[in-house]
Amino acid sequence: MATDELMTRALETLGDDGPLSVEAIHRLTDLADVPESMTIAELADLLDISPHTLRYYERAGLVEVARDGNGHRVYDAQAVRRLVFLTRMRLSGMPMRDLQHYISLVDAGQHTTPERLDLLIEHRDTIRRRIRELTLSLTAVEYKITTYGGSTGPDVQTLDADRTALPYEPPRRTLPAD
Amino acid sequence: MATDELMTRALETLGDDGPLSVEAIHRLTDLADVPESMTIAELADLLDISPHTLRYYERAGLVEVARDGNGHRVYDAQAVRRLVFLTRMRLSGMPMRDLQHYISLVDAGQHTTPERLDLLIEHRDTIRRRIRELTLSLTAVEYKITTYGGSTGPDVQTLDADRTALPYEPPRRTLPAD
DNA sequence: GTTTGCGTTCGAGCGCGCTCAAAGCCATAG
DNA sequence: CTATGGCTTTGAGCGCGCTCGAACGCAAAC
Repeated sequence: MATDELMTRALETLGDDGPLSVEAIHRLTDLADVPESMTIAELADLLDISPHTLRYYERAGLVEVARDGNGHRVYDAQAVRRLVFLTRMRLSGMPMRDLQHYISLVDAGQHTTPERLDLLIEHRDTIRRRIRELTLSLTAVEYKITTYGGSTGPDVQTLDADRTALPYEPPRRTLPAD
Repeated sequence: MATDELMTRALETLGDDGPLSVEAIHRLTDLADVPESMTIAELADLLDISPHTLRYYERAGLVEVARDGNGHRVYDAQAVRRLVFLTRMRLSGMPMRDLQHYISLVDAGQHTTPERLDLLIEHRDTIRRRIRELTLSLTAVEYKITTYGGSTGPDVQTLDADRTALPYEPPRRTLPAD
């Protein structure tokens, strides 16, 4: 049931741009049907990052990757799952050093789970803050876009009333020539 | 009426952390009661950035600032308003070069407003995309946090049902040791 | 009259996260 | 047989957005 809620929320959030959202939800939930092993190119493709970046992550100590007979990287399912997680976290803005810290905890063993949880919670809060910031910025930009129409065209009538709702505002100087 | 809606949305979004949101809404709307002129320290304080950064923006051509008898910067109301706008855009992730482009349009005169509008709309869409991304990441992190409780303590019972909802998942390998 | 503090300019430096160049190995295709 | 393509390693380079250091100017405080 909670998974349905999860899906519902994700779907609600995405709304528009159909195909991309489907793929995103897949990535969100399909930790299960990960291939046995992958080449660097395949994984880079899956994660939508460059092979360069994958090697960089490995150098940074975020994951250990085995080699085949030719010295080529072979990403097993566990490595893939970890990298899915890592890229997801990167995408949400977690800095490299935090990921390094987190991974060091993972590698330190089961007893570090409380601390890992703390890190996740902290990051969750960071994401929430960022979303709030962005939502506020979005509102500001949308407002600006709306009022901008007034200076270029005649397609503003609902907003004249609004402007009077702002304190001390002379009609057209609210958003000056910028 | 639309302004009320604006406010409502902003307030809804913020919800928690009271004082910060109040200040934020102020910044969102209080373009009006900007001081006649400000020193660099005052403005830095207002914008919550460093004087260094203000000088940097000036060097980057984003704003021209007059000097007083001592060669000290004097930010007039227009400069302040522009910098409020600029920092807001920076905060929402608009890159410097886009701002430089935008400002160049502003300085080019009234006839560039359509193009400016395009930039704003593009940026609005970027913000929306980013919010969607972050919301998705947030969902993933929240999900992970919830399931994590299961591996450290006994406080997971609602989620066992969920796990079966994921395809092919052996009970505890959904989110392996990370 | 010197010290303190805030400002100035110019150029360099930095932290982050990649991104790439060079030189080389191996396998398959033509 | 050689050419092409994909991988390897190492170390360097880069784009971004600041951030800082150095050397100096001016003004009010002690």
